[in-house]
Formats: sequence, structure tokens, C-alpha cells
Amino acid sequence: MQRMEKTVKAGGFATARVATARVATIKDVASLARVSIKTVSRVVNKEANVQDQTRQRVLEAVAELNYQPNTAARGLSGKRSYCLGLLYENARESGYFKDVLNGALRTSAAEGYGLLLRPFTLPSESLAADVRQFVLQTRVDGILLTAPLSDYTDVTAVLDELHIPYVQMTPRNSRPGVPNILCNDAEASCAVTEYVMSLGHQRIGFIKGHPEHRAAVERLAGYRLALQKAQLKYEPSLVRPGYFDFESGKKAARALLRLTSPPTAIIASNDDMAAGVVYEAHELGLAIPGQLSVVGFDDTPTASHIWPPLTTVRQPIDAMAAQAIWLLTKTIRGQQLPEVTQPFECQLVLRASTAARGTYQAVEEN
Amino acid sequence: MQRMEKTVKAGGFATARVATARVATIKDVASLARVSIKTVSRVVNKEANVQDQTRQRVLEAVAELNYQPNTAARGLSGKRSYCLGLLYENARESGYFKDVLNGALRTSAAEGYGLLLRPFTLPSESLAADVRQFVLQTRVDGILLTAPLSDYTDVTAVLDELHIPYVQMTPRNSRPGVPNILCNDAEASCAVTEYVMSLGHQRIGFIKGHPEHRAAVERLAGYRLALQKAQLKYEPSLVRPGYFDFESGKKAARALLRLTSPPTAIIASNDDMAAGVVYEAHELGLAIPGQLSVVGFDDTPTASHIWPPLTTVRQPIDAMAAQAIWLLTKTIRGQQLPEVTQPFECQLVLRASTAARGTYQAVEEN
DNA sequence: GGAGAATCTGACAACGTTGTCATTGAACCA
DNA sequence: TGGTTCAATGACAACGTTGTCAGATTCTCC
Repeated sequence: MQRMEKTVKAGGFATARVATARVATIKDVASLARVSIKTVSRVVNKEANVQDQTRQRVLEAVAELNYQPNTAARGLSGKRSYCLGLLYENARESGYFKDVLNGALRTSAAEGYGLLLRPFTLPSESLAADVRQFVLQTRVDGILLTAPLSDYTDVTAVLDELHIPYVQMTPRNSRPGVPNILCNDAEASCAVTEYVMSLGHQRIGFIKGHPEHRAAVERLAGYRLALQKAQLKYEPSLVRPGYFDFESGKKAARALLRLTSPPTAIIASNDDMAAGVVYEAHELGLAIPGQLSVVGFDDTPTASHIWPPLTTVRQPIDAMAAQAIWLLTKTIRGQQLPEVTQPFECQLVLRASTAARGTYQAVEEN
Repeated sequence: MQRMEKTVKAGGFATARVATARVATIKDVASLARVSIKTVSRVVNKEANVQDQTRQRVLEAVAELNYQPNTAARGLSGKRSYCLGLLYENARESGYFKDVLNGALRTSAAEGYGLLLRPFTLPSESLAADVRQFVLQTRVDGILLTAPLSDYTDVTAVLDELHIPYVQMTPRNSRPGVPNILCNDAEASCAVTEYVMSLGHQRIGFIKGHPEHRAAVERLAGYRLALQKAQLKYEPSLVRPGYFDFESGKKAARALLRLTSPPTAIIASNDDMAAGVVYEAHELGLAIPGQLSVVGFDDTPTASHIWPPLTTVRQPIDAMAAQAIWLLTKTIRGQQLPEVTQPFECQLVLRASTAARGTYQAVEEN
């Protein structure tokens, strides 16, 4: 395939040299198939009145060149946008995904951009290929990569190769020039662990998050740091694997609570798993926070809707997504980015699922 | 503003006559401001080197004509799409909004359309105006209207006026020609009420949903129908208002449980409110399902994550959204729609929050 | 065999912007 | 005073597709 060198003027500061792989147009297909562009158009749009043999030749050329019709040209000519609108009520209820969505939509609209969503079901064999396909097909100008997609190096490799700007929402340090938005996960995790210790707990269980999420790694690090600062021994049996979902939280809780010397508090790396802990405690007839304190992460709606409501850590997800999009649009326009991005501050949300060890327990045991 | 008559050939069946209000182009602005189109482009794109006086004239013309740059033309000429991509992990966890999103994204991608999201915070003074703005700006080819937006007549009036195809996801009967996707809310509500009665409950509380959601009306109707069929008297004091959110569920539960003769079962019009009921019962020290059975609606993640997990009614939201988009694309292509759309079937999900009145209670009181 | 219809194909003009380059004045400098 | 620079503006050619219409070929029917 041909290559084109293009010089991009970057707002006063740098001058970037971008090599863009020229994508095939209808003309390329037409000349390869030795027909007119109109005939290609007919085939692509499944119109009638094309000979089978001709159609075949065109389809082969389309496949060979990996031709994707240009939506803008189509829209301009055909007076259609090839886009549908989905209108919905923006409920007060939040949640990680919805917060990201809100922040991203608000900011991209303000900056004059539309926002196309693309979900990926993990694990996936074809992740990188699917990402490439998405970019090529939609021709988006930039990409916001949320966790844990931001943590897959083959995904970022594809984006780098396609020379498409992107921003990561993850604590992982990326290569210089690619901004990433993060909050002080480790610090917050350390703080919440210290809070639990301040309530008198010594044996504190910890349920890890999905090992492919960088944030999960950070949260565990914060927990370990707090133990270390308090000169408490890190006990591997008190740390169980988890995958950020309710079921794995339940399972980990069961294992922890069956220990000969079970923890008096459990910190889960997110609210869904913490809800699993609470569920399991109910099943076992353990009083929360009387006999067991529980802490979550993220402050999802679930955190405040279960009983007792969870002590948890809130991240300013909406604001983080907003900043991510803002950085992305700046990058696209070739503007200089602020060198260092401050991590966002997490916030400790105290609710009824944690209490001092002993005190409360005595009351309950009346 | 000029008007244009356009004849649309509708796939073999009907021929629709569509009057489209011609939108202003850069040329219109240029001639009104007595400048070249390039100057208009400069002003609109905030480029340098335009005299203040000229800029002012252009801006006035832009405002007067309500000019919105055509994204397709921009994209074609400027080699940009003015669209960003948001990639995210499609977690297994569902929820109303995410299910709608999944179904809609999957189907629109399959039909060759992009999907632009637009949240609305209700209540809103400017709802109809905002909808109009969205359509004019994005130039989407069609719209999927989810509840409760689908229940506002001023919104549908705007869409009708703009002659833009849309599909409603709501039980409300719309005017013929505008398809609406629905499920048998009333029937399901009746069935779940009958199930609760079959457990021996006679005094069954009901928490209504948001009065502006048509589905809320349907669910109440189903409850009343079940009572009637069982020849039980409808008792207004057992029916409390609610707004589909956790807090209103809690509040309604408090009122119901304070009655001199409180209900032995409560049916809430959605899971969030049912979670509020469960929360309140915990606070009051009432055993569920020993002393109170609770039923929700929707089978959100919350339903299975709280303790005890909720008996609830599951709607095939994903499939409904998928069908909605499918119908929408058929409408856009001017194809004949199936005359009658069957309501989707809801499914009763039995969990631990409901039990026979008496039996269980006796066990608990050992 | 010939007229007319049906099928297949291509030339060319939109579509509404932005990029490039030329032109016009005005301001500046030697 | 006569260049030189710079700001302000416009003319015009892309961009990649679809719609329109006309031409070429094949088929159908008398």
C-alpha cells in the first residue's frame, strides 16, 4: 500500500512528522477491478443490476485492498449521516462506566466532537485486531482507553502504529507523550487501611482485584504499605485473589472467614466484591460491623444500597474522564500538553460497614 | 427559511412525501454577511487574521441562520471525523442502561450505523429544545427514544416536526407508523403479584414507579388486576408513591411498615426501590423473608448482590433494544415494517427475598 | 429480422467544507 | 520614495462518495 508523508503543524511548539498509511478509496477499487467507481458503489451498496461476474471482481478488489467506504463522503453525497441517536435519561445513579460516559460525553460535546462507543468482551483473542478494525472503520480522530483495556500493550501498540492519538485512564505509566489520567489509588488504599487499623483491627483481610488491572496492583501496594508503616507483618493467607466481580468477592470472603484465625476486617478492591463479602457474612450469620468490618472501593450505587452501607473510597471518575477527553482534543489539535498531570484525589467515604473492633461487638453480643 | 419537497421511494410498498427544512450552509452565511465562504470558515473555526468588524458580521449571520457546520463535509475536506472513540470493557454485569446500550450498539454496528449518545437530566425546562438541537447538530438519521423520554409528547412532537424516524422503548401506544417496543409489564406484574398471593400473603404493599414512566402505570395496573382476580380488596393505604430510586423505596417502605396493620409482602416497581425496602427492613430489625417478603422489578445487579437476593422480574432489555434499532434502520431505509410487534416476555426470577407467609416466619421465631 | 424493453455500465455533476495560493491594501523600513 | 513585509480576504481545487442520466448491450416478442 502507498504511503504518504504529511507534516503536521503543532501549535507553536513542536512539528510532528506523521506517516499515514493511505487508505484505499473507491477509485483504487475501481481501477483494480477495471470498472467505474459507480459500479463499485453499486456492489458495495448491494444495489441491483450488476452482473455476477463483475460483482465478483469488485468484491475481490474490495477484499484485497481492505476497502472501507468513507462515511464522511457518503454522508455528504448521500445526505445521510449513517449515525443513529440514542437519547436516555441521565439518572442520578452513577457507577464507574456511567461516570466515565458522562464526563466523556460532556467534554467531547463541548469540544465539538462526537463520541463513538465500542465495548470489548474480555478475554479476547482478537482484541488488538478488533481495535484496529474499529479505528479503520470509524476513522475516529482519537481514542479514550479505559481500564483495563489501557493495560494491554498490544492494544496501545496498534494505536501507536496507526498514529492515532489516545489517552489512557489507568495508573500505569505510559511512554512519554501519551498522557494518562490517574488517581492516587495506592495512597487511598493505604489511607483506608490505616483507617481500619485505627479502629483497632490487626488482622485485616484483603481481596485483590483483577490482576490485569493496573489499579488492582496499586491498591494492593497501598495495603502493604500501610501494614509496613504500622509494623504489622504481611500475612499471605489474609490476601485472596479476586476479579472485581461479586462472585469472586463472595468466594474470597468464604475462604477468609473459614481461617482458624479469621480477619476482623476485610478490605475488598472494589464494591462489587465487598458486596460479596457482606453477602457471605449474612449467610454465615456474622454481624457487620459487629463481628466483621468491610471496606470497598469506588462508591458505586451498590455500596450505599446494601445493608449495612459500605465504607468505601470514591474516585472522581467523571472529572477524570472529562480531563482525559480534554487532553485528547488538545493532542489532536497538536497543542502542547501540560508536562505533568497531577493524580486525582480519592475520597474516603465512611459508612456503617466499619466499626471499632471490640466495642460494637460487645453491644451486639448483649 | 426555504423549504424543499423531496420524494422518497419506500422499498416497493409506499411512497412517502417528506418536506425537509433546508438547513443553512456556509454559502448562505457568506452571502448574508457579504464575505467569501472561506472567511466564514475562518470565523467558525476561530482562525486568526479576520478583522473584528468582519468577524462580527459573520457571527451575526451565523446566529441569524442558525448555521451549524456540516460534519460530513468538514470531515471529507479536512480529513478528520470530528469523532472520538471510547473503548471500554463490556463487563458481564448488566443493568437497564447497559443492556440498552449493548443491544443498540451491537445492532447498529451490524446495520452499518454509528451510535451517538445523548443524556438528558430530568426534569428539564428545555427538553424539547435540547432534542431539536441534538438532531440538528448531529444530523443523525434516526433516533431511539428510551423511557421515560419516550413518554414526553413534546419530545415526539419535535421529532415528528423534523421528520426524523424514531422508535420508542415504552409500553405507551404511539401513533401508527411509529413503532414502539414493549414487554408485557402489566401481565408480568400481575403474575408476580399472584405468585406472592400463592405464598399466602393477603396484605401486599405496592410501591409505584415514577408517574411519568408509562411502565410504572402498567405495573400498578398488573398489581390491581391480580388483586381483582383473587377478589381481594384494593386498599389505597398499601400503595405508596415512588420514583424508581433507592431513597423513595426506603421512604415508602417506612410508611408501609409503620401502618397499624402492615403488609406481609411488598412489591416495588423496580429493584432500586426494593433494595430500599430491604434496607429499611434491616434497620427495623425485620427478617426477610421471615417477616416480610420483598419483590423487585428489572433484575439489576443490585437485585442479586444484596442480602437476601431479590425475587424480581427480568425483562429482555438487550433484545428489546436490538429490535428497536433494527426497526429503526428498516424505517430509515423506507422498508415496510411488520404490522404488529409482539410484546417481549418478562421472566419471573425467584430468589430468597420471598417466602410463604407463616411457615418461614415460624422457623425464624424458634 | 427488427422494434422495444430490460439489463448493465460509465461519465459527470453534485454534496459543503477546508487547504492552498493569489491578490489587495496598509504599514513599515531604509 | 520605493521596496518589503504582513494582515485580510477571496478564488478555486480538492476530499470520496452517491444521484442522474445517457449509452451500450442483451433479451423478448411478434
